[in-house]
Amino acid sequence: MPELPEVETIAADLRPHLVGRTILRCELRFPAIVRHPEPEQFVDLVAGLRIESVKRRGKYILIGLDQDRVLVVHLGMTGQLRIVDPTTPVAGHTHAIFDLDTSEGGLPPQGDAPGKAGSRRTPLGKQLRYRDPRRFGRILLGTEADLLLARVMPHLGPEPIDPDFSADALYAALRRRKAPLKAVLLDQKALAGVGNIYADESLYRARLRPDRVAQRISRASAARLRDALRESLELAIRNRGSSVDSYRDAWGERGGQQEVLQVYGRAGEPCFTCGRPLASMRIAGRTTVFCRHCQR
DNA sequence: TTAAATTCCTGTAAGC
DNA sequence: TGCTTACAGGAATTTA
Repeated sequence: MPELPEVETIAADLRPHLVGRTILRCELRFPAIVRHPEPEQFVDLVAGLRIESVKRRGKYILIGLDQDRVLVVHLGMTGQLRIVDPTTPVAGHTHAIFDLDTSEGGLPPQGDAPGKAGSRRTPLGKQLRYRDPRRFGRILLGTEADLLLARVMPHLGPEPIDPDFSADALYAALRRRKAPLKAVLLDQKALAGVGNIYADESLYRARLRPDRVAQRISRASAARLRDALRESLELAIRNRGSSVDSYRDAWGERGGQQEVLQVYGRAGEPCFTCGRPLASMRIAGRTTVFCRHCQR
């Protein structure tokens, strides 16, 4: 499932192939995947806009367009964004297809001139396709302010890999909450980008029990957790993310981080530190794996 | 106000 | 072998 490292990988892969191109048209095969504005309006508005940037914020991919608009994509559980040749057969569960102009060509592959129906110029540009079997993902379009105002995008917390994200900031965030430590890590308004995999991995690395009440964490523990979050996430980015489920990068390739995960998905298997079997419990509705001996 | 439970959705795997 | 059932979970929404 795409979390911060997976989304970062996809955004970095897409960036050089999207920036400078213009979205010629959009086909929605499953219109409900667009949550803002109405799907009909969405396809009208997005056509003709030029891509100026590709960024990540939390688990969101922000595709900056001209006229201050942002095309926002959240991959949910099983969302995939890929750049493909238009002749590639459309995979099942493909919900949106964006036709992009070819940056070399000059002339767009499909003109607006009437009376020229069916005349497809070559070379064709590429297509950006959104596929999402479980349909937990979403696509939005608007200015950032509009999207926050419309409450289709939350006010996200700080980025855990931001150099300015301090131990004190994390400590202050934890002090405000009586929920279990892990529940706070998963809360995107407290901290942006952490999901089930990296919450478990970071807590293991920081040697902290996931069910500890966040409020009762010491400043020293918070500092350890801040470092653990940063290390877990940056290692995963270097490994191009975890393909534990259906995650694939912009080229359809698997990441490598699943090979080195310490606890996620390893309930009952031996702890790499002490050798005792890893425990499992449910916190905030999520399966949580940890070591009773190494995490206190 | 905060926290927990519920809901959405389908592919996968376990169980009979 | 083939069917049914449970499970996976991000985040909006609802309930407590």
